[in-house]
Amino acid sequence: MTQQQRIVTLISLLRRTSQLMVDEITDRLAAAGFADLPPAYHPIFENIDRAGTRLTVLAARARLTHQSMGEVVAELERRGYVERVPDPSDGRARLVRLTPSGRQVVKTAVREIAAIEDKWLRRWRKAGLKGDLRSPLEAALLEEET
Amino acid sequence: MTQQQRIVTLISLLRRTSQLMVDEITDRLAAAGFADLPPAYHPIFENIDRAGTRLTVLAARARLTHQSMGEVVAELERRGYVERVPDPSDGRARLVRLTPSGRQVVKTAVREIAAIEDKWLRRWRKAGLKGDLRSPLEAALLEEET
DNA sequence: CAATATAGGCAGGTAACCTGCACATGTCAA
DNA sequence: TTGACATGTGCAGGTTACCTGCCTATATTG
Repeated sequence: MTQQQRIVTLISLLRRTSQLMVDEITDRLAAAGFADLPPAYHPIFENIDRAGTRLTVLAARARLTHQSMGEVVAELERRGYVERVPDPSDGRARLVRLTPSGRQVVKTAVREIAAIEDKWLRRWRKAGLKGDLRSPLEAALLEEET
Repeated sequence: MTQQQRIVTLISLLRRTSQLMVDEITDRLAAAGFADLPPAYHPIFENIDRAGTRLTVLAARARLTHQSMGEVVAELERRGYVERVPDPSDGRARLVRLTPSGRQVVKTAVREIAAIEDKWLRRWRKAGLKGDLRSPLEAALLEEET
C-alpha cells in the first residue's frame, strides 16, 4: 500500500473540525448529566426564545421542515426539557418553551461551547491564524443567502 | 414574535459553511453530468489511490466502518465509477480502483472544488480574514488526534 | 361568509451511517 | 504442519435524522 499523496481539501478540514466540535458538545453535556441530548436536539436550544417560540419559527430558524422539528420537539418534551403551551395570540399555534431543566441545559451548553471554541481558537492562533474568524465566516454566509 | 437575540456560535458557522460547500460540490458535479454522486460518495474519490486501494484502508481513511464503506463502493461499482480487482499481494483482499469514468469524476471534482474554495476564500478575505486558513485548521486537527 | 393562508400533526419513506456475526485467507509460534 | 489468532470482506438487521404527501383546525381577507 503505497502512501500516495492525496488532496486534503479545505472543505474536508472544515467538515472534520465542525464535526469534532459538535461531538465535543454532546460529550460535555453528557458529562454534565444530560446524556440524552444528541446533536439533533442542539438546534432547538440554539433557536428558542425565553418566552417560547412557535414550531414553524423554530423550524425556519433551524432550516428544517416543521414536521422534522415537530419530532424533535416531541422527543425533548418526553424528556422534560421543553413544554408546549397554547399561543394566546393565535389559536392554531402553540409555543414551545423551555422547562427549568431545559434552561439548565442551555446554561450548561453556553458555558461548554465557550470552552470548546476557546480551545480551538487557541490552537488555530498557535498555528498561525490571524485576527477574527467569526465575522468573516458570518459575512460570507450572509452573502451566500443573497 | 419578538426578535430575541440568540447566540450564533462559531460552531454553527463552521457547520453551515461546510454544509453549503459540500452541497455546492454535489450541484456542480451534477451540472457536469454526474448527477448520481451524493455527498456520501465523496470520501471514496478523496481517499482512493491511483493503483487502487483496499476497502479497509478506504474505510480507515474516511473514518467509516468497512461495512459502510463496502456499501458505498458497491453503489459506485454499480454506477461504473470503480471496479474491484483481486489484490495480488493478499488473497483475502481486493483493490478498489477507479474506472476511466471514475477518473473523469475526480478530474472534474478537483477543478470544481478549487473554484468553490477560491470563491469562499475571496469572501472571507473581503470580510477581514487575514493570512492562511488551511494550515491552522490542519494543525489543530492533528493536535486533536493526539 | 367563502376562499385562501397558516399552524401543526400523522403516515410513510430514504440516506447514511451503525453493530453483530459469519467466513475465508493469511501469519506465526510451538 | 498445525492450531491459534489476526485480517479482509460480506450479509443481515437496526438507528438516526432527516424528507414528502396529505390531513385538520384556525385565522385572515376580499
